[in-house]
Amino acid sequence: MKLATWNVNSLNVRLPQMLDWLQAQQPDALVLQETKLTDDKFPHAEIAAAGWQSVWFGQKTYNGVALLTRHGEPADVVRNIPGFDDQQARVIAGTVAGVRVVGGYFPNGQAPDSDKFVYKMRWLDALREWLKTELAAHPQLVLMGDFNIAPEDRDVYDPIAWAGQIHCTDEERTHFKGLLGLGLHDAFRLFEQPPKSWSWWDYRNLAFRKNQGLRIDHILVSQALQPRVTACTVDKLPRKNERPSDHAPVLATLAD
DNA sequence: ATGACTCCCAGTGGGAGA
Repeated sequence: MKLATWNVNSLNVRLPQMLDWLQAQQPDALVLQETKLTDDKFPHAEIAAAGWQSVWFGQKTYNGVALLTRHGEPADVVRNIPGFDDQQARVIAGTVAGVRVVGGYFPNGQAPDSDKFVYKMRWLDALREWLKTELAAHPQLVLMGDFNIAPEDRDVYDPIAWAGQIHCTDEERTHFKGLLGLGLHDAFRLFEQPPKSWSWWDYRNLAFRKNQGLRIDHILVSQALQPRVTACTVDKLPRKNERPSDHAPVLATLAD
């Protein structure tokens, strides 16, 4: 089973290359972030014609998430964090082939002294509380998406410059460790990886060409799922497209 | 460098992203 997450930074712009990528990679489940589409504009028919079912949850201009599956509609679909009043479309979850898939577009946070950072902390608190019950109900669970957190200094191209900056603060990293504390494992770090592996590169300043990026898109697997994980990689190829998203997809493979 | 690029909604500029 192949699982993937991709922040497409506008599905309207990225739809053709996402369809190409689906064809090439054949994921069983793909979660998308930053679709930036209201629900009436979601291109489910085009995606269905390519062979994937979708469930989606969006809003105008910002955010927006979706879950695409290869073999049938996901079951028990949840949109956003139950009990957490949120105006922003950031979470979609569903059960796919016995695996609970939770896709998230975590808040950016903008700056550590901003209101948006306060919202990010509240959102992370709510996510962790909800995941406790999700894990109890679904031991085979994967949490994946754009976390907007670089968990460690080795996930940052210039940790000195980024020290204390958004995505790298102690508070955000403590929250990431809190998710691991639920029994989740960072699939990427289950394997030996090339140094300077990132999932996001700034559009500006030739950052991709210079490989100046952050690893902020993650796939976390539950204790029960961890023994099944055989690989986890970042696919940099779509970032080389003429008109790329600033994020690359991250993939994990599970044994059947 | 309060930048750089891209996307969106707007409407010849500004917010947000990370």
